[in-house]
Amino acid sequence: MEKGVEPEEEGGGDEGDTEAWPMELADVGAAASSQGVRDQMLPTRNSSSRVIVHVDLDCFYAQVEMISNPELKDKPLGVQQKYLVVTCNYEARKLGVKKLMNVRDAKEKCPQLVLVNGEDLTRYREMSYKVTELLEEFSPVVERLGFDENFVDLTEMVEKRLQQLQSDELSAVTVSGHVYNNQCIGYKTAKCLEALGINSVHDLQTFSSKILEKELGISLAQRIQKLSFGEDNSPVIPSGPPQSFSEEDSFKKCSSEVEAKNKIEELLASLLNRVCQDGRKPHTVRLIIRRYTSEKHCGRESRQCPIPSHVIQKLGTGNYDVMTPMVDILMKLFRNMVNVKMPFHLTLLSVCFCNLKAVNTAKRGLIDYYLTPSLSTTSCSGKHSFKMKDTHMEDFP
DNA sequence: TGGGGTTAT
DNA sequence: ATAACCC
Repeated sequence: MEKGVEPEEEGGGDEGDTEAWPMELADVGAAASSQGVRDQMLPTRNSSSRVIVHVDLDCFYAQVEMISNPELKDKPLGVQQKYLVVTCNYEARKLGVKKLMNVRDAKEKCPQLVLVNGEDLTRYREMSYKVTELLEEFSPVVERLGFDENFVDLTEMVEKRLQQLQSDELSAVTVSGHVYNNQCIGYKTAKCLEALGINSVHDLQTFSSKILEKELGISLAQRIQKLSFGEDNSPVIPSGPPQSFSEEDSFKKCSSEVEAKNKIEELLASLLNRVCQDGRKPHTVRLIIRRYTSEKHCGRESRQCPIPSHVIQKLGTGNYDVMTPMVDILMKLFRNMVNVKMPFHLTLLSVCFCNLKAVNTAKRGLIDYYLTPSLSTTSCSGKHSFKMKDTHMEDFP
């Protein structure tokens, strides 16, 4: 721990991830938000030196699959979502398979490729939080980025260790830092900078701050310009529990209300189980759609509304009573967005629970507790959990 | 291009 | 509610 700044978690040797300087312009955009570049990359003047570990798991989904089925370990393995290979193991990479490759192309490159379906993220999500929890044992200050990256602020821990060392041992300690080779697609920002004639990190370093602030807004401008000098003082913000839960499904075509309702019920059933296990209660629901269009970059639309309090009460009790009112709410949101009297063509549906609030047990007295039947009689685990087709209201007390 | 997430406006 | 960003 005294030396390296970037331990690989699990996953074996990676491609050299530490290409230092100069950064490509596109990387700056990514870094601006990802905070992939921290203050360790260059000797900076103003940053108190911190020790921040970036744990970036490679081909995470593939590794989860190999753990749950060791027979896959020595085979080229891809994780498939719809017709995409979203990630793959090293065996597959050796044979030419890339992330986000078409299943067709991947099979063509590598006919022996074994594919597992990774559309259900449940196990990946669970493993992801196990990793975060493990890191939180070192320091509670862990920031998640996606399912497979974590930033850990170890400054305090390191300072404590250093204090314990004798002075002769201390002189032997060296600390070195890295720059991360971030992927491209801070897409919009990069396009903006390009339009301003900024094509390299040096261009960005020397560009007028005032003009940049006018073009990009003061916040983004100052951030990326600092980044261009290798300064990133942004704190590691502990992520804590998630702010939202969502489930989505994409498809070629959904063009009837009944179809949509069925999909929504499916998404909802999974979500209710997740909410149940979390323990907190969402106070807002959102429905998101994507309409078929020849090509519009990121055309999603959404409608949201507060969840009525009587529905919130029943949430998380493993009780089917919530299914019907929630579907009703979601279908109202649906009809608010989609004129069902006209032909329509959707390619994605997503349901999101957000505005999560802790259930305040202190505020809720014992009497209240016992007067809410669902609270003391049912739970979300085991046989009461949601199944779609074959359970009816009568099954529950 | 999937199936998620976050923050800012 | 949307848009941008991240993986």
